[in-house]
Parts: sequence; structure tokens; C-alpha cells
Amino acid sequence: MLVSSSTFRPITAIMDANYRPELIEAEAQKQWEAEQAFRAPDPNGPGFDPTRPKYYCLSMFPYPSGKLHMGHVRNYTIGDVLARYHKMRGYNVMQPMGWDAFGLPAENAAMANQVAPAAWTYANIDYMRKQLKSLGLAIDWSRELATCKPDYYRWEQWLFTKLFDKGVIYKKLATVNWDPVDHTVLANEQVIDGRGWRSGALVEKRDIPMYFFRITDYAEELLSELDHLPGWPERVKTMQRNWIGKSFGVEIHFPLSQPAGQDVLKVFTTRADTLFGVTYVAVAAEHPLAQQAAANNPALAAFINECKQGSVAEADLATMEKKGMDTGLKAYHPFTGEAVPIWVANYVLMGYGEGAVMAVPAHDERDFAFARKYHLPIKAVIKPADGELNLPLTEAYTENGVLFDSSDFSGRTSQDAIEKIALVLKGLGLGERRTTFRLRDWGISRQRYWGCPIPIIHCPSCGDVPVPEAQLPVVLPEDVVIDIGSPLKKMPEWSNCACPKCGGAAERETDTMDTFVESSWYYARYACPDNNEKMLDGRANHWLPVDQYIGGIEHAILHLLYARFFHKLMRDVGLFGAENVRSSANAGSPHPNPLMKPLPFGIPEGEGAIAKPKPIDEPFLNLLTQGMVVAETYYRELPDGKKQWHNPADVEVERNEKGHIVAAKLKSDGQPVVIGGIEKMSKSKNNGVDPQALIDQYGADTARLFMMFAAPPEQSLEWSDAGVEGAHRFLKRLWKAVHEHVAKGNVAAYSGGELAEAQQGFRRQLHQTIQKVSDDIERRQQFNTAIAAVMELMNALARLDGDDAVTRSLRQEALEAVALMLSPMVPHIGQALLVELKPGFAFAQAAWPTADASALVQNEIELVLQVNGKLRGKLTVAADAAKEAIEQAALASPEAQKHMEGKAAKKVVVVAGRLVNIVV
RNA sequence: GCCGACGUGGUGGAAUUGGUAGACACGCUGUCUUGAGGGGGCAGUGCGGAAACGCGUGCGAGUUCGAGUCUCGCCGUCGGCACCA
Repeated sequence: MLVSSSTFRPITAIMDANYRPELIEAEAQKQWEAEQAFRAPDPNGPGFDPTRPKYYCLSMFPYPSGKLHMGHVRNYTIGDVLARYHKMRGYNVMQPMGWDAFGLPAENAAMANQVAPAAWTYANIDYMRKQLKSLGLAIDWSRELATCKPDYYRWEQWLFTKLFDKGVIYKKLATVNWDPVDHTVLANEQVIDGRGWRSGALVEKRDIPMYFFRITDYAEELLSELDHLPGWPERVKTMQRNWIGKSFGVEIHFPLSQPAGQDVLKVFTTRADTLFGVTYVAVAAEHPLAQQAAANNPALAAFINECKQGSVAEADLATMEKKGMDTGLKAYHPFTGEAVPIWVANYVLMGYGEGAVMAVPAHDERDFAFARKYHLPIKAVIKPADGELNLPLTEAYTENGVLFDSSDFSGRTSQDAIEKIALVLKGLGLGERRTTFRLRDWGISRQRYWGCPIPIIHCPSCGDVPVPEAQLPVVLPEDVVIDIGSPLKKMPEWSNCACPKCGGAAERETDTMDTFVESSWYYARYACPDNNEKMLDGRANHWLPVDQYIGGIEHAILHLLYARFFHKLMRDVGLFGAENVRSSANAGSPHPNPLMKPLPFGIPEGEGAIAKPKPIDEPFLNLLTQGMVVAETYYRELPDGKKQWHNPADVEVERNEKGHIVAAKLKSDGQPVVIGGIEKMSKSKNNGVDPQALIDQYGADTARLFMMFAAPPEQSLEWSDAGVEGAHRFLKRLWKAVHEHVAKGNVAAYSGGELAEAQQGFRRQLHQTIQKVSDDIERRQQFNTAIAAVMELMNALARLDGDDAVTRSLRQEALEAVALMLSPMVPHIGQALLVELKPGFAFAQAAWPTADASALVQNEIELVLQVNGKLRGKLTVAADAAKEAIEQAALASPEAQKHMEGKAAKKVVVVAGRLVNIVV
């Protein structure tokens, strides 16, 4: 059975005077499942209609943490509203769902509860799938995938081996957080105040070999393609641009002996104009020069050792106290030959550039603070173009300006000087212009168990050998016992193997991949999750790119950048085939299908419409970044210094007259708890609110409606269930309105004929509402105002009196439109009401209503009358009144006369359709 | 520390392109209905004022006939910072 006409159960069984969500929702969900109502037909497959353009609507898949939280409800309801709306607009919609199933929490749960990570994960998936289904989402469950299953990750391993052969993946040393007591690598999240979360030991930095993806090879494309993504929020593109961090600067070589010998210290700077202000150079603790100087300097060796403590997280490095020590070594200024001291500084990172910086205290804040602290000289060489510096400096002057005390370069502007200095340096062989990126290559090795095994075999004679395709997948054993560290490293029966090249004894790599790898390509696999022969087939060409991607703003950089990168990797491996074009159904106009109704409002023209992205180069055409659902956190400090987090549901709060929480105590013992601030709902802070209680009490439709009504999608939302009742009441009122209308007998919707003034006004509001709701959902993606507009319409309908045939036909027209417009948000009640209003109605084929232009015509409009910008009255004029006539009417009005106080009008501003402002 | 965003009644929020601040809800107050509870209906609800009117969008300045919206500075909150996902 494909798309059968929906015949809802005889309504009398469900449609009593009271709204019964538990009955309606169970019935609707059962019917949708039986009909496979949300199966997305593949090209040339059963049920495929080539005249319908495709719409791939994807919400970020969840980590199966145990149960749904409010953020999930928000995310998936937003996606569902867009998917259902587009289905009603005639698109072939695909909305899939799956599980981001590898990750650290499964190992933590395994240690805490003595269950295997796999068993824990699968149980969570089963429970959460049930929860998602109870929300009534229009998901094609036949495409479900879980990243921890070999039939998924085998293709990740397959791609890894291809990329390894291509040289896109390489191995190098990288620094990790090392817990010296537990002998294990810690995630940044597991380092709290510089100590391991379980052992409490001071964390050390340690270098270990890891595999890296050469994402920096794609930095230029990842940056420039952002300009071809008009459907992405500007803030996300800005964050990605800054993260990639392309900068133009100069590499400068400081000779290490005088006269200039072969050894030089290389630094990179974007401010080569400040070169004459250099008073020292600073190197990272791991820099070879630092190591060399420490060999016979115990104090320096001790300092370098101290630098090795602490986490590797950049936020920690950037906020820690800046410390340094003189190495006693000198470098020589490339122009003046002057000797400058070489310092070791903890704020210089070995992984960045050359692991060394030139320090100009006068013109860099960090260098200024450092020079102050260690009494290093501060030498100013840049002054403002139109003034002088106040010397001695009290803070760094970091603006561009004009050079002084800079030999032949004095008097030049910063920009000009950078060019010239780079040229002269090049002539001397002591540097040149360089473009650098802040973006670093992506290290994907994880010393953990619950992840995708890296398909490499280490052979003593052949080196690192990728696992041959025929031997894939390298299956992760699921029946294991977890304690500290990865069990793979203690399973020789798993890791011992034969070298694929020479056949000799070899060992498997026991590291697994970063879980960001799985989430970087799942969107493509949804097109063909059942293909056991290939990673992607022709269906990916049809469905990609994703037309609408929806997910939390917290993924603005890492996940979205990695997925964009992977898309390009898959393209370059040839996975999208030779015919890299989107299916013709979607080419050109957004609505090319003649069978489809036009939008009830104009399509915006301009930049966005013209700058069409090149589809196959980018995975996500349009991006909606949902704001976080946040909640207050509460904790108590335990005797061992650790924090015990309490759920807001277990805490009673006291508020001041401003509504701010001033005190809180635990309900169970009445004793105070510490207020920890508002943060995104998470397991680790125990501030998640379980949506299940909400669904159980009010039904999925109320939960969905309230979520969409509470705030616009992009905004962060502090959770409060005040207002849920209001959403529920609205649905009850709607139910009652339809019930009372239908109880008087079925009528056809209004289709023409004379209307009284009040009826005409109501019908205009109805069609204005259709226009607004369409625009709110499709263009603005702001559902709270769409719902508010429907509520206003319902309030107006309640005021529409009379049971004559015309009024009843208007009421029918309005209720049909309301049920249709609300269906994307509250599909269960939407279907039930439509079947009630139009017996035999086929919900699966429900079409979005269109505004009747003739209903929108207005003869008179009301303008706002201002005097000196202050509201003084209203002015009713003919809709087509000329500007002069409006001015005359405004000046003649008693309100204007009164507030002009006899003065003459200096100016009259008329804004068409809005206001008149008289300036005196 | 760096990057990005946000800040509007008692509360969630609206104001779409610089043009009526507070739509729509929650809560509260009054009132009607009900044996009570619950539910529902009606009216009111930014602050001050009897009113006229004045004030009002985190704070301070600026641009404009007109600023919640634009510019600059400050304060506060949230997200990210490469091994949480």
C-alpha cells in the first residue's frame, strides 16, 4: 500500500465534545504507520512522482543518551513542521532519523553500571525511538541507521583506506591530556581545574602518534564556498570564517648567530610593520631551542616541565597566567643586527605556525603585559596617522598607523611598510610574504573503545598498511567488560593479525576514530542506507544536497565544518558519480512544477535568489540553527570537592520581586543548594527536563504546539512549563469550535456571493492570516507568530455571530483553513478536525491553503498621525489617496491643529500606508 | 583570553525594510456560571497621573522628522574554543 486515501475512523468514536488527545494521537499514528505515510519514494522506485521536486529535510541526529530532552523535542518539531509544510506544498519530502551512537557517555555508563556500551546504547535507542514515534513525526523510519553498526561504519573505514592511499590522511605526534594515575588519555571535558575527573591527579601534556585528516588542504575552498551559501545564517558563516582564520602576513627569520649564519629562528607575524619594535622573541616550551637551552640550565628545565602541566584545551591556555623565562640565548634582528633575548613563554603554542613569535610590547597587548611583568624593554615604533603617542605607553597601541624610529621605513603607513619590509626581507633571504590559516589539521585518533576502529594494520616490515576492502569491516567486539582504558588494547586475539602485504605477523591499530567522523557523512548515507555494495549510490545524487538542515547553534563550527569537509572528500573520491547534477525537478525556479500552487506571496528577488550555490560542493543548502533549551543548575559541593548536581524538578526556589532566583533548597531535605547559573540542558549538569511527563499529561500535539509557540527557533529558550496549559486550552477551544459547528450539519466552504461588512472584514482577516502563516513558516521560519496569527483568527471567529447559510459557510472556510494551517505543528488534531469538517478527507494529500486575492482588497486604510514624532491621532484615508491629499487631511485634522499650537509645519513626512509626521 | 550572539511589562515573547512599543499567550485582579473543586464566559492589566498628558525596550552618548531596530563605548547573560556531542 502506497499513498492510500486516508479514511479516518468513524469520528463519533473519537469526536465527542471533549478533546481526547490520547485517543486521537494513538489512532492517527497507527494509521500513518499502516499507510507508510512518510516513506520517501526514491527515483524510479514505487510511488515516485518525477513532477514533484524533492525536499530533503534533516534534523541533526541524536546521541542516544537515554531519553529525549527538551532540546530534541524542539529540534525535531521544527524539522517536522517544515517537512509537513513542504509535503502539503507538493514536494517529495524525505525526513530520515538515525543515531549518533558512538561516544564517551556509553563508556562512562558502562563503568558506572557494569553494562557493555553496546547493550546500553541499543537499549537507549529502543526507548528513544519509541519516544520519537509518540511525538508523531513524519519520519521515514525505513531509512533509520545507527553509526555503531558495522553496516554503517564499514563505509567509513572503506573511505578511510581510500583517503589514506590518496595521502589525505597522515600520522604525526599530537599533544593530549594524560592522567598519570589512571594511565589514560582524558577528554578536555574530563579535565576539571587541571585535574583528572576520576583520579583528581594533576593532568600532564603528552605527545602520542595520531592520524590526521588534511583539512587544511581544503581551507581555501571551505572559506570561499561560504559565499555561496545564502541559506546559512550570517553568524554561522562569520564564526566559520574566523575559525578558518585566513591571514596575510610575513614569515621573518631571526638569525641565531652574528654575522647571519645558516641557523635562523622563524616567526610568523601579521604586523611586520612593527618589526623595529621587537624587544624579545618567545618560543614554545617544546621548541628545539628551548630544549637545547635547558640542557645545562636546571631552572629552565624545571620551568619547561611546569609548562607541561595542565590541559591542552585552548580556553585553558588562553586564560592561564602568562609566564616565561629567559633562555640566555640571543637572536639577531634581521635588519639592525641587534641582539634580542629568546624567552620561553607558556602562551606560545608549538602547534601554531613555527612555535615562535616576535614580541612587540608597544603594539601587542599580550606582549605588553608580559614585558611589564618581566621588565623587558618597550619600544614604540607606530603612531596614529593624525597625532602623537603619549610616551611612555600605559597600554599597547595596537592600531595601524605611521612608522617612526624604523630606519628607512619611518614615515610609511602600516600597510605600505608591511609590503616594503616583506620585499626587503626577501631580498636578504630572511623572510617572505605568507598566507596562513588558523585552521589546524583534524586529528581523529582516540584512545577509546566505543568508536569506529581505525582500519590500519601495523607491520614490522611494511609499516602502516590499510585493511584491504575485502577484509572490511574491522568489527568492534561488542561483548566486553569496561574499566579504565580501552579493552581493545588488552585483546591480543582481536589485535593480532597477518599483514595484508607480506603475510607476516602484524597488529591492528587499537585506536578508534573521533565520533565527529560518523556525523560528517550520515546525511548522505540516508539516501541509500540499505546498499551493501557501495557507500553511496545514485540515490545520493537525487536527494543531495540537504534542502533544510536543522540543529543546535552549538554545532556552528566543528560539526558543520567537518561535514562540509567530508562532502568535498567524498566528491573528490568520486562518490557522487560523473553526472554531478541535481535532479532536474529542482533546477531553476524554486517552484517549477506547474501542478503546484504558487506561493501566496511574492518570491523575494535579489542577492540570495541569484547567488545559487553549486549544489554538489556543499552538503547543506539551508541551515536553521536552533537556540539551546537552557535551564537553571543547582549543586552541592561534596566533601571531596566534587559537585553533586540536582535536577531543577527536585529544587524549590525563592524569587525576588524582579523574578530572579535568590535562594534554592532541595525539596527532599529542605536544605539549601548552590545556584549554578543557567546552562544548556545536559546530563552532566543534571538540569534536563524530561518531556515525557508533558506528553503523557497533555499529548504530543500540546507539547509540540507549546514548544513552537514559546519562542522563535533561533532564540535560546529558558525552560519553563508555565504556558503549557495555555497551549492545551487553545487546542480544547479549537476542538469545541469545530464540534459545535459540525453538530449543526455539514456545509460547503464559502465560494462566492454577497457579504455583509463584518463578514467581509472577517474573510479579509482569514486570507491575511493564510498569507502571514505561509510567510512565517516558509520564509521567516518563525512559528510562534504563525501560531499567534491563527489564535487571533480564532478569537475573531468566536465573535462572528449568526447561523445563516453564508455565515456558516464562512465558518466552514475558516475552520478548514485553520486545521490545515495548524497541521504541520499539531498533525494529529489537524487530521481529526479535517476529517470531521470534510467527511472522507484524505489527509495524506492535504494541500496548503492559498490566499484569495479578492478577499484582501481594502478601500480605506488607517494612518498614524504624528506631530514631531509623537503619536497624536489616527487618520482614515482612501487606500489610493495621493500624498498631497493625505498631507492636507493631516494638517486639517483637529489633533494636528491642537498639537501644532498655531505654528507652521516645517515639513510633512508621509510614509505610504503607514503614517504622517508633521514637523513644526 | 579569543570568536559569535543576545538583553523589551510580573513571565514567555511581538514589532518582518528606521515608522502606532508591548500582538499572541501565561500570570494576576474583578465579575458571572457551578453544591464545592475543577473547568468555562466577560472585563481589566507597562509605569506615574483624577485627567490632559508625561515617562518607558540593560546603561551612557550619537545619527535621524522619527531609533527596540543604525553607529560608538560600557555592563550583564548565553554558545563555541579543535578529545562532550
